[in-house]
Amino acid sequence: MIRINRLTDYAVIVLAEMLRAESLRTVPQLAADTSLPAPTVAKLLKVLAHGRLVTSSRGATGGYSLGRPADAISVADIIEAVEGPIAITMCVEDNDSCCGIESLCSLHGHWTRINQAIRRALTEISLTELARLPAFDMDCWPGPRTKEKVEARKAPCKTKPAP
Amino acid sequence: MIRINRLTDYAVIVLAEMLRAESLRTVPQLAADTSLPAPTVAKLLKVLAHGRLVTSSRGATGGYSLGRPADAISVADIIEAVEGPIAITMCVEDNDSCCGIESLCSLHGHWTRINQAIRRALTEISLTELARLPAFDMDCWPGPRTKEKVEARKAPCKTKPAP
DNA sequence: CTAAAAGGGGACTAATATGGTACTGTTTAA
DNA sequence: TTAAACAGTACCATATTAGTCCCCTTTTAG
Repeated sequence: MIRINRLTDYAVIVLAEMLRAESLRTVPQLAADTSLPAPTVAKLLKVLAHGRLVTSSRGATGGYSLGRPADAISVADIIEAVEGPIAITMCVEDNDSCCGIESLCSLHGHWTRINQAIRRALTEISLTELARLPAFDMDCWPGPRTKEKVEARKAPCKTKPAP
Repeated sequence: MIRINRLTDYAVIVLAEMLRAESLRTVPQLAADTSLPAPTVAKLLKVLAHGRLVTSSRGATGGYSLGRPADAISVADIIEAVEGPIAITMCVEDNDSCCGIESLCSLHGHWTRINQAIRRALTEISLTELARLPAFDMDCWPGPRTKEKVEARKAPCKTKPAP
């Protein structure tokens, strides 16, 4: 599967929550409203602030708010902020230090076309559209993956016979 | 980044090679012609055969050949054969055993739209188009990642100061 | 009929990447 | 000046990946 990081998903959740009540929100607030662990939300917002998707106010009454109108935030923006440039990186990954000549590597050429197609698709979907969907169903959303939960879930569900 | 498995990239390489000289090819042949490790090529072809992208002939004069015209093989087909269904799996991953009710989970809803957009983009690119590009530049292509190579590459390139 | 060549199908293991956490500043309002 | 909130970095456990190896079945050549 093509997979997007869990963190990127979290980013969408947090941003959607920020859109729902547009005001200055603190990390503890957002963590509570999204049921995500506060440290993770904090880490995420730092990255999003770097990418200018949210703006931060420091100090005792500080917090975060959306950096621009939700219409101007695309899924591509979110993904790029959290995970870096959208690319199905293959041999390219090692090249930044070694061979680095992208234009010569036809292998890379294969995928740039595909990348462009994907990127276009992602650019056309805005945060507004995502947030338009109903609120998360917390009964379904399993929440963050912590040690205890993973352990707890192993027993009742996965009925693998022990080898 | 959105990332595709390295194996999927290998699959494209192998399939392109098979297209270039359409005939019955053995695993050792293909491995040699693509500079990929033979066990990996073998593993890959088994999976591709499962997905009906290649057909296999057994026995002493056996080998593999393309299962259908290259025009009828899309990037989406290749990815699905190697990595399973195209999906940006999020909370859904755990659900097959536990909560499993996709239609209720709006989180899932967020991404199905995106999945569809990506899938469409991938379906429109065929193996023929990929293979039309020039042959791989072997000087650039770093080859498979083996212990020795990884070790060897550490020294001259990454100039991290040892901590 | 036998042996060798080739695919089929797992299982195992090392390396990597990810996600989660903690700790230590720095800024700013009360 | 103190507390609350963001900033930055570094760390560890775990999950996933890719690569390899093993034994089995099928099929053809001799």
